[in-house]
Amino acid sequence: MREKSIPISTLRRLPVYLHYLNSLKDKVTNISATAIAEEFGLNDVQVRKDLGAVSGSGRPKTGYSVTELIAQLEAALGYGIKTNTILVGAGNLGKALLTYGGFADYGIDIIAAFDTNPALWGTFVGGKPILPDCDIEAVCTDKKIELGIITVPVEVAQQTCDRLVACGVQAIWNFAPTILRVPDGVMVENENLASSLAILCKHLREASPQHSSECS
Amino acid sequence: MREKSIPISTLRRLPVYLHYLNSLKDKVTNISATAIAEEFGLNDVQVRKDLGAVSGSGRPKTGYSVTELIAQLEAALGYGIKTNTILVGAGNLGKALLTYGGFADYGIDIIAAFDTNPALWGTFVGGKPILPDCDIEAVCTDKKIELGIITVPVEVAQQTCDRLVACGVQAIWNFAPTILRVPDGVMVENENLASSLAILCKHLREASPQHSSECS
DNA sequence: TAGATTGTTAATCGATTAACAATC
DNA sequence: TAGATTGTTAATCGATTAACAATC
Repeated sequence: MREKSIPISTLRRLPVYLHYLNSLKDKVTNISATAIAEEFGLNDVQVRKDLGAVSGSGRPKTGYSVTELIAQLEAALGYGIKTNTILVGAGNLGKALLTYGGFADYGIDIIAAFDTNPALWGTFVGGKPILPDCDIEAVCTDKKIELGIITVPVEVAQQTCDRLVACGVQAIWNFAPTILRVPDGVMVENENLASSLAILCKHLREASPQHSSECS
Repeated sequence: MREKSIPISTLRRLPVYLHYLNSLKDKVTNISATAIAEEFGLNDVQVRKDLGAVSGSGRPKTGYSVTELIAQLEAALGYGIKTNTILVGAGNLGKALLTYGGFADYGIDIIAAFDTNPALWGTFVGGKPILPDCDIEAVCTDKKIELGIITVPVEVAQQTCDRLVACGVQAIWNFAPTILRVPDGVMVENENLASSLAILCKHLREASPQHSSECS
């Protein structure tokens, strides 16, 4: 039996629901999809479909058990499963991600970071060692790295990606502002800050005529 | 006489094309949509439509003039127009963005950062002053801030957003892992790292080597 | 003319939303 | 029974892809 596969758009919302449910769990025992939709300004059918993809245990009139739903969301998202990870490119952004640390909550275990700058070799950022980039292959193979975080300059992003993929890395989190080519079976998630800014600035330029200044 | 509005999915790719064209401009004078598509592993019709949304000056057999296309992309993306910006929440991620600095290229001028922590008040990160968060309203109004970057903890993200919107901020770049409610006319771009990780980890768990037999 | 390339119109696909039936 | 809520089926919408005509 194949599991029903969860649409990507749904998957993006699940961590948001999960966080909200955790904040509720000491206060209420049940919650409706309608109430969750209200909280985030979403369509209620959308929330119901999202929850239906992981739960199926909602009950008419009462809604979902908060604790049960939390357990189901955590299972669906694979929380508690450790993912061996490396980061390549210890510039400002790379160092920030190493320092940030919030990823541990999601099972991300950053084994090491890599950089071409010898001045960084052997130093630690956020408790993670920075190693020479020529060691990437050895570490990936040895530690069975599954996820690679790319924070190198855009010019070398594709070749960095190729190296990781060649070592068996199946998922790439790309912060370089480019589109990476990868073989089938490898997933790339882009965090393209330039693209995000382009959209926001465009919005400001074209939708910006004066507005009603209503405040509460 | 409204300008043809550019689809968001297209807008996300334009900065990628622009960067590529800039890397080419000293080497070639013309380029085809097909060649760009090849470079990034995209469908050629998609690239042609994307370029058509900003250019319309492609010519059969020759393609597009690189310099002309660069100028048209920069105009469409509003490069060179300064966008007054503030950042709220000078934790690790906020500080990283302040230090990163790459945004200046896109016209983003971060006037100041804000935090609730008095120990940070009056300090500078990446050349930007960190001010008490109670000054947000004064600065937004005074400096006509258009874009707000939210890097506060998720628990206070919505109220931070509300404050910025109340001061006339029309575009929000949200790094908190939640969905923000905003009035019509305000755009939110989410950089939800938790969601990105969820997708990547899910891929690793279900696309693993052995595939179960298909269901009926 | 032949071939490469553009741009447009139509088909497909996935995500969102609306309508509605089922259930407690 | 009445009302709230679930879950499903159908309609809509936007983005991608395919087919094709136009052009240099």
